[in-house]
Amino acid sequence: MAGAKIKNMEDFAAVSGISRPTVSKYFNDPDSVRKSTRSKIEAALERYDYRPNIYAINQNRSRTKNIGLVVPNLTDPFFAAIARTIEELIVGAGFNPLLLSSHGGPQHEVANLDSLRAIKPAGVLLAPLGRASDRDAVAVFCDEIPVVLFDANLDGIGEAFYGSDNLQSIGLIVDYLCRSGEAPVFFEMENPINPNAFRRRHAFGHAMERLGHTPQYIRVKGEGWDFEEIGYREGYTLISGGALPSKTILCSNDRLAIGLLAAAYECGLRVGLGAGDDLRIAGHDDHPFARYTCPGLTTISQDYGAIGAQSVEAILRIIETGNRPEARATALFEGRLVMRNSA
Amino acid sequence: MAGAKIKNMEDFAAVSGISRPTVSKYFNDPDSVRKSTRSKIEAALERYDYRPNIYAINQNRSRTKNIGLVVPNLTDPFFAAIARTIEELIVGAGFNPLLLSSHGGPQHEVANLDSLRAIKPAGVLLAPLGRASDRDAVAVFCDEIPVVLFDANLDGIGEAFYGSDNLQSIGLIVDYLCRSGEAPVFFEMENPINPNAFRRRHAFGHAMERLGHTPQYIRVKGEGWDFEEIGYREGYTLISGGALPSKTILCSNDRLAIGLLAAAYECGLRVGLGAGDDLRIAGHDDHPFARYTCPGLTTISQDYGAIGAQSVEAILRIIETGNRPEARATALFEGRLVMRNSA
DNA sequence: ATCATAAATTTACGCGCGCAAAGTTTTTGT
DNA sequence: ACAAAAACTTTGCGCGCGTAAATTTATGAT
Repeated sequence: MAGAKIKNMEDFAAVSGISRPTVSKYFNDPDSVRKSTRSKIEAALERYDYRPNIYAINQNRSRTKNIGLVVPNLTDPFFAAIARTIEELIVGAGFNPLLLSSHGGPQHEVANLDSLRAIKPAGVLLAPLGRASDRDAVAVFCDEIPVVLFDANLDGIGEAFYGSDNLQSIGLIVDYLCRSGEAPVFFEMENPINPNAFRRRHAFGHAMERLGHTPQYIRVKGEGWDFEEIGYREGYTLISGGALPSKTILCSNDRLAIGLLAAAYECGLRVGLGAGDDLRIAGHDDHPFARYTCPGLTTISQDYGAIGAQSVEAILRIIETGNRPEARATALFEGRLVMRNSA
Repeated sequence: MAGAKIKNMEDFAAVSGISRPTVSKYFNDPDSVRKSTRSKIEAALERYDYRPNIYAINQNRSRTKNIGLVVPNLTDPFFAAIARTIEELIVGAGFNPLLLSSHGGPQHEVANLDSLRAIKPAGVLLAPLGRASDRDAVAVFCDEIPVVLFDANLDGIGEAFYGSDNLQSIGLIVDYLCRSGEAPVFFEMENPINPNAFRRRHAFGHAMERLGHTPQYIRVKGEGWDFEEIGYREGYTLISGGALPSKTILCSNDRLAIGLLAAAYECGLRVGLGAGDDLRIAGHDDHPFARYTCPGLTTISQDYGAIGAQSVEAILRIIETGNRPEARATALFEGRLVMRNSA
């Protein structure tokens, strides 16, 4: 603009008529300077486009303004949606989110933690892989940097955990299914990677027994995170082999259900809650695509608005007070039944 | 470990018995030092866990090792998958990827560019929003930092563009649809945001005329990026109103098709290529969920392996040679027909 | 107008590393 | 064995900013 090139804060301080330390103070907190000087600085800011060098800032500041955000798998729209929600909360709080995906692999997860270490974040929000996680590596990391876990818990690790109340949510949908027809069997993976899967398994057993039924399980083989594929493949085998033990199936998560729905369709089974339908299928999570399956998937919607908000609030409190809580906080949020046409 | 705490490169140089500048050289390129000194450093690296401070590094280095990666919408699994592919290529090349999503909004897009500016990346891979993009803002950014566009083009902006050959791919699927049955109508949004949508529209017209048909279009209303919802809502209205002009529908993209499939299902129409089926629906992109629709969606698979590889290669070449190409490179990659049961 | 207080300024140091220049040692090729 | 080349060491500056201490100036209530 006005000829002079602003290369650093010193230059900028000169053209704004304020001393550099005060300008520095302004950038760290615009409200910490007198109104008259603030307007002087902001006037200069409009004439010259200067921005403090992030690297120089972070080199000298003990705590950066970065908050790491690690999700198990960004390819899963469910996590993409949570990440988006949380990212916005972080930005809104004046921090800088750093989104990383573990791509379903523990080696990626520790690599992410390593990347974060280099960035010296003020705090980290971590949705761990769960059982696949390198527990020790995560624990060491949490020792160095304040971490709040969400979605999946690792007992005793991190300052807090916020997730869904699987006991409540599975109870809710089991109640509904039993009330509206035949009791469900539980469709899940033999060796799930996610701790929520185990909680849901137990919650299912609990809910069924409460209603006087003996819980039945379909445990399918399959590795990794390709849940739709597993649900489809194993579902197809079961259906075409006439091996389905029930006409009502509750899937451990929506992605399995989506695969199972595809298998049912391909086998010519009509899924739905009508009299003429062959099969009822329900899921859990309210996956972004659950509205567009055929038929729409009856499922449980997790309150990840609350989970995200609570997680962000927790990490911000730790960052701002500067001391970690003595007691590890935990809260589980209730799910909501979303009724569509599949069950 | 061995008592002494390593706080910086100087300390580390001391315990490894090598001078600091040489250690610095090692960290910038391990192969640039003699094998004997490298093994000395690596021996020390195992005893003490030292890592150079990223902020100090980047403050002094003229070009950082960061590469920005901006996609229009991470909630879309299609872009999540591309991003993952590209991320890995960047890491493999020894650079540090920085993934940002524009969340479908131009204000987020410019905010992302602003964030990147602060990070002073060596280069940026940008999949712009397209018509919604703030063209001037992007152009200014490309002036400051080398940018390679992918997926969606902005004419004349950036050092290069790599994307799909919509003329070829739409031609391919139109050929297939005409060969195997009734000629398709083109289902699209009235005012698409993505430039690819326009190319596909024209490609459709071109392909149809080549085959001696007059192209017909269904142009539905709808704003934003909620394509499934738009496809569903408008599809439902059309089908239930008996207003479908053809039994064969080619959607401008898979997400519209997914919504349309749900609408068809709900209206009781059987989608498929069999004699008893009511409707054929095809899409474009080979969305990760296209395999699990009911029935599986016949579509075009974009070669985003090639697009990603080419884009990364281009930005790396610019970074490593240090000078931008005089001519703007462009390449379009061919799509592949993926036949499933919907058409 | 006076004075206590809050805010800005000056001065100065340090963060951890990149990088360049000049001198020294080691390796390489004949 | 020797010269040339390559690699290393020492020295020292600079990056852009945070931050602390001491001093000066502005504020606003009495």
